[in-house]
Amino acid sequence: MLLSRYLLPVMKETPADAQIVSHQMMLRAGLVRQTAAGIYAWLPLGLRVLNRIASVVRAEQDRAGAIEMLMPTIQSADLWRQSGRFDAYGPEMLRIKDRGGREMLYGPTNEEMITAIFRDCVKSYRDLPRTLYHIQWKFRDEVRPRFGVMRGREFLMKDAYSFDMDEAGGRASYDAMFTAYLRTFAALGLRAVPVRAPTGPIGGDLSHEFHILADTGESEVFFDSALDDVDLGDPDAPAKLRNLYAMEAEEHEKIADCPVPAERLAKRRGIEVGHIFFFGTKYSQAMGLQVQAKDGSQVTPLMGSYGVGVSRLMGAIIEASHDDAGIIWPESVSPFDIGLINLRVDDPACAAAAHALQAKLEAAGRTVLHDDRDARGGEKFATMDLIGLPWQIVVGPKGVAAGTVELKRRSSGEKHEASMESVMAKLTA
RNA sequence: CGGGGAGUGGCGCAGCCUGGUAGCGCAUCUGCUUUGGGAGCAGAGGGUCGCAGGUUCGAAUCCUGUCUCCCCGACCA
Repeated sequence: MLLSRYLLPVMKETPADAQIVSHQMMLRAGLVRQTAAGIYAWLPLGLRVLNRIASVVRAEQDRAGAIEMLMPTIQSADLWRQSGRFDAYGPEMLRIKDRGGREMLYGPTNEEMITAIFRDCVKSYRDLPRTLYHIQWKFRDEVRPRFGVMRGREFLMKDAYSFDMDEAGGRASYDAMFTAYLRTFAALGLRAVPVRAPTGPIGGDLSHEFHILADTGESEVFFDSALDDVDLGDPDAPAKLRNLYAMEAEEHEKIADCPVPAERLAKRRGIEVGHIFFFGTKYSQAMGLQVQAKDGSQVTPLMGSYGVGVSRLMGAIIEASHDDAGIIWPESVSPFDIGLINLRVDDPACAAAAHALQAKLEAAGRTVLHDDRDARGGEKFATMDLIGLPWQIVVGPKGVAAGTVELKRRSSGEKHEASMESVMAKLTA
């Protein structure tokens, strides 16, 4: 991709409305544009990141055996009356009427809809267990949107729903998602702490929130510092993590005797990026979902639901990975693999070398943002650092004369001169 | 929803108190000089000052209403 033909409105100055670093950088790096309180347009570069985050989430859902589908954003109020939530949900739900005066809503979540669909499609125990998910826009009319996409009103969310014949099956479905979540956040370059969440009337340990630790997090988390030592590559990691203490401040304070010795109790701020819970027959019962069991009886399936804030993750990733110059994308979500800077667009040798490198890298399957603008070096370096692509290749007249380019690693800042061939080899390995 | 703040060109701001027909920096466009970490000089374009009423010879400025956005707190992927 040639930057001269792209849309990348970077800003040198920080917009006054943005308070936290991820919001500031998303605006400055030309990823998003606010269109109303808590509602954002995704500019080309931001959309690429959003799609890549969704891809990582999708890959781990698929690996865990969940099945992708897509439900609409607009739902009928009737559906929500079946569960009783149309009246219970409160002003957070955006209610609208169609031309016929029918009550509709912009979905804040999809339990009712998936339960109704499953109810109408599935009649036999043979079709269970199943876990279905979709990645779709949601709307919650937050009292106070803030922190950019971290607490927007419109947001992209992956929500999955499991259906099982019995408690043991439900627990297995839950465990599979728990593991999938650990893998997902690790693949995004994040370390997430699973925090036990209140389960309401069901009890047990079947609800967890996943928090990314960051000073700008909205919640306060207490946890056993032994969590830091758990190797996520270890197959027993999920079990180990679930046995270690971790609670949100509000819950922690209710506990008389904390099971963690004071010297091991860590307190950090966290960004909630995922929440999973098992709620049994709450919706299946209300919506009349029943399947016939092997013995001919009618059974009400047990359900769980599993959310990941896809758009929120973009903010969380930036909070966790940036420096003074800008964003540092993990390779798994970076909008492009490589930023290619031509320092002298007017120099035929430089232009030829830069275009050749771009072509070769793209032919090898790497995505490249080639800064071929007629601008000075300093501006190009600053732009590249701001948008945070993992690798930068700098093509300049001195290097080209000597047959070399400069390769820079964004995360460490280290750079060195190397032949074009060796840079190609390194980046396409 | 309570408390506070702000709306002036794409971004950051000044002007408002003490009304006289809009200004600065960045960005943008043109030309020349430059070219390895956000260049210099010269010139140019772009704003019904959130909106609606009112006061006045005259309103960005004063008055009233209204909309929007931001911050702090209580609530949430």
